Amino acid sequence: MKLNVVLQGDCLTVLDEYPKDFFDLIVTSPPYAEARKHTYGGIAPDKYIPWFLPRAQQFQRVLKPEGTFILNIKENVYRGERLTYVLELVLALTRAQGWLWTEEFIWHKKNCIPGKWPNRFRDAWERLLQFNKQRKFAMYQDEVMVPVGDWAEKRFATGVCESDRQLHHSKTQSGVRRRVANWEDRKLVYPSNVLHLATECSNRGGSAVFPMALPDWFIRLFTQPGDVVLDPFIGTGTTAVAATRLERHYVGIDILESECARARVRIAQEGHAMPNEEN
Amino acid sequence: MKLNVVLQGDCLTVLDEYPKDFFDLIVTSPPYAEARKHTYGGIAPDKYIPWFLPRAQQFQRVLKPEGTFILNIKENVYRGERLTYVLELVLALTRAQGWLWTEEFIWHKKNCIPGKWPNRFRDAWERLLQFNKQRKFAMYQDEVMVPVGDWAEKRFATGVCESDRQLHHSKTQSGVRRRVANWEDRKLVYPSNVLHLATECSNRGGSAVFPMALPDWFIRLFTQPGDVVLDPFIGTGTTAVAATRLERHYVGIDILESECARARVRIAQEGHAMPNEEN
DNA sequence: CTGCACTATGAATCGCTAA
DNA sequence: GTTAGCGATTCATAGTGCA
Repeated sequence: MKLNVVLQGDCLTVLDEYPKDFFDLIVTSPPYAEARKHTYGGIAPDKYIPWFLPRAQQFQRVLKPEGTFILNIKENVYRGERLTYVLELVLALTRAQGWLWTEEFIWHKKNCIPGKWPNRFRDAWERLLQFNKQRKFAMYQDEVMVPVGDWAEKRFATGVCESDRQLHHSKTQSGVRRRVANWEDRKLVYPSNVLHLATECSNRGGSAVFPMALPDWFIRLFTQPGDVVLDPFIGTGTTAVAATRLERHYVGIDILESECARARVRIAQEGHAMPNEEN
Repeated sequence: MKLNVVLQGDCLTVLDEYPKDFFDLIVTSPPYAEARKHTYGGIAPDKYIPWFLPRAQQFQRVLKPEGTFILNIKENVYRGERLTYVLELVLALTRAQGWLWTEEFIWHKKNCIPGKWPNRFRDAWERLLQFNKQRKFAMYQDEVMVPVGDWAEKRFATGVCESDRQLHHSKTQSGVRRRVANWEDRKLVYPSNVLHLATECSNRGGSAVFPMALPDWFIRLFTQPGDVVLDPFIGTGTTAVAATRLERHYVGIDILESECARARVRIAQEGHAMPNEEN
């Protein structure tokens, strides 16, 4: 039961070494169905759920009750149709294993793969599915706050106007109310569930298409320094590097020794290159 | 069997008046489960699919073979969990009725409703599900090309709603242009499957749930002038107005006479207000 | 006609309390 | 037990009017 290691093997069995309720966060981008046949051998769409479920069961065992499981996935197109295995997976995880499907974040890929097809535009987004074991889970929202939009600067340049000082009610009975003056001294606001990130185009041949900012964001949001992050499909080690930079512990697993080796090299370089520093 | 009308009634039966293979595009935003109880009754999540499927069957009958069906929907949260009925609906439409699930566009709501909760951020996106009857369908990609954005800001900060220029038609779409070609000498590119639009916030009367730019975009993408667009849940008439401006025919249906009346008024005003105009 | 100030609006969600 | 109602929380945008 080691920390800060990249272990070669199938996470299904490798995780047996770890006790239950051990990890604070699981964030991963598993091989997609039919995709990357050359590295992982490819899992047929109709085999995907039976393949994934036993592993998800392990994840549930080793995840702390207040921990979070983030799954990055996007169904691909086959014969002009989006495959439905991701939708089925969400239903299976909730129904067969009792996971709570808490949220679906959207990762908007700002520089997505160029290309043109007669009946389809470029695919510029992926799903980031959040699952939890219970309704109450650890979340540190203040760690991911962003600067308030530039509307506020203009708005309050001349002080707060009359209307902004009053409490406005929405006409529909949704109960939305707001007092704009509340933002007068606010520098930071909370983000939404849409993430705007560019993809990193650095690594070729590897299976990680995860930009560093993605695990970074979720690690900051769902863990504290000293917590333990698991990536059961570590690929080139992006999650491990992000965790290290943020002073969290990590455990990475990959079935391919070649990927594990690359990840270890990258993590080691990281340690030499810059002892602390994020960004 | 009339064109350019708003019909009061349940689309399930009203559509009997129309022949099969009649409409070129169906674009609609049905009442979501448990939402808008004060206007529509509100449909329980577990009743949603049996409610929707027979109507979808009608849509399939009246849609042309090369036509497209666009469904705007988003599941809400109940007891800390996202409801799964939308996922189940997609599966039901493909499995039980043979619809092809061709694409899922994301509507990124740049000005989503504010709010703060201990375990959740603001919901800033909705689904735009595309279904077709066959693999080959009509699509006019050149009609929705956009000038290439200045991707100057490559900010790594996540969650920032920097206004991506992409598909950002300001105004009330009063100046909808069909010929984009004469748009300065900037390079035009095809958009992606992520649409960045603000909800409309006019300060007179209730505002439309659907921003005009949404039906506008899909009507341009999937139809030609003279084609026929159906919105079986027309609401305040946004789809009809968009179709009229683009010189397409429309048929709108709504179960509430009050909504039909509002839609007819709005469409009539449109006809008087601006005969053509390119802005 | 352009720019600036100001106003209006929203398919929300959670926790608590009352019935 | 379970549900229904209400208060509390919170941004970013488009339209209008006026200088």
